[in-house]
Amino acid sequence: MLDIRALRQDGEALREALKKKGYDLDLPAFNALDARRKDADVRSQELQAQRKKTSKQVGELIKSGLDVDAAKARVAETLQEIDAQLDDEVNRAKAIQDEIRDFLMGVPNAPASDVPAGKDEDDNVEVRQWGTPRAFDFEPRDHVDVGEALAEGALDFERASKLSGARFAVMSGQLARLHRALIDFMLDLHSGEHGYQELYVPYLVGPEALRGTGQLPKFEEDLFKMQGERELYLIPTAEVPVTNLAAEEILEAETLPRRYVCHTPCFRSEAGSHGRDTRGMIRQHQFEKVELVQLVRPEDSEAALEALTGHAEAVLKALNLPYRVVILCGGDLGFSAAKTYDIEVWLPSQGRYREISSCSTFGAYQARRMQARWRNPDTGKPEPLHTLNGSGLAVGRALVAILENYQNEDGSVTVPEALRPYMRGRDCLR
RNA sequence: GGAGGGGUGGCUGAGUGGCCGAAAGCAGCGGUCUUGAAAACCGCCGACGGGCGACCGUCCGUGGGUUCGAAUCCCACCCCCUCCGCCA
Repeated sequence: MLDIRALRQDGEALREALKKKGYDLDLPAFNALDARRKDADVRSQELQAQRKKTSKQVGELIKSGLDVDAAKARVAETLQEIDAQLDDEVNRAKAIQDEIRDFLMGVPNAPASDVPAGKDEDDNVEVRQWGTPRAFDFEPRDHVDVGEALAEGALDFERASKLSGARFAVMSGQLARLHRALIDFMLDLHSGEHGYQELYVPYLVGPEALRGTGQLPKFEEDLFKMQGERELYLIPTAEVPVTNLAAEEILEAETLPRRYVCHTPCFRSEAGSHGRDTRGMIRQHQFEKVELVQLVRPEDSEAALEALTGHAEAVLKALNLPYRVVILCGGDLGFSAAKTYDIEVWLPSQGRYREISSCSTFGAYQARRMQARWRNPDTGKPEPLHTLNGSGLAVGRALVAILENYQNEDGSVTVPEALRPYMRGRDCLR
């Protein structure tokens, strides 16, 4: 949620900033709404104050010796006059406040000033590259061919679709093991080397949490919703439960920054991406991800984004997978994000880099939505903190990258050295 | 699923109809003392919204109700805890 005060004082600047995101902020509508709210607030508050004062008089009259009925009679007329308007005014004020809240919840975060202009992913700007794509002396196969050719039918989409339809995978044997090794390796790296605390969290969350991080109310169609009396959704990312840990809390300054690492499955309906990446496990309804989340003081969030992105990159470096980092242009930025770096890993079968991590700062936007605050020692007041997160990394796509980049001409796949301790020393899948 | 107990400020916890936005303690902030710190003592200290301000309003799990007046009484719902049953 944008800061309503900023919207009042400098709405034009925010409108300008949001243009970069391709969003047209209806400032006149907001201003009109806000003016109506102020009017309704003032009226209802006056009436409430009057009523309160009048009620108090009854108690005082009784105390001064009047009997109860006489005291009540004394104020009855005044109360009637007030009551004639009070309910209507209060309800009107509430309704307008709800309207403002709904309006604000639908407005995306403003991009940071250094976000490049642009319409879609073609306008993203490369920041750096790491590693050199391997030169193959044979024609590299894609991960589906590599995986399916391994012993034990290690990668199996057909039987997955028998169970659950398209966009699911079954893995078995050493490939399932490698998949799990990746998770363990990433968790160990971030908790051991980068100062993140490991978390285990629910995979089902209520709508409040999803509103907090920004998936709701606008993107319900991207989510899987449970059937049943309780309103629960499968999480699309660990960002949702982990960031919302701070919801409605006031954190003491010395407990910041908080760095959390959390492995969860992620569930996405992929509504609207029919036909995209239909082959293989690039785009699945269910995938594992190791997520990094940081809660920081506002003045630290810029540096934290650079650090967090570096932590995600460290995984690829350790696995010796070539990648590049791009900064998303305004048009490609997510709803809640102020600034995002995507990390893209090299996929030989596609001859290009594909997203494997997305590292974002949300500024105070999510914190305001979920009322996650910290106590600023300078002011003594609770203020919204800043939230960040990034994949470190998407496990399924990391597995894809390994299968493709580490494949050998004979169909085997070399196990990256960093993962061998997690594979009981095994150095090759066949 | 059955029985019982409970949700109050950053935290702990008192409060069963007006004097309660709410005791007390902890934490925090300011001060005295001290070379400095600790301890001790004194003072301040809930959140949110509105107003330049004096102030005003809302908030005691949520939503209704009773009442001139509700943290306090009634109803429904949500959540937590204990015991029993069932179960991974």
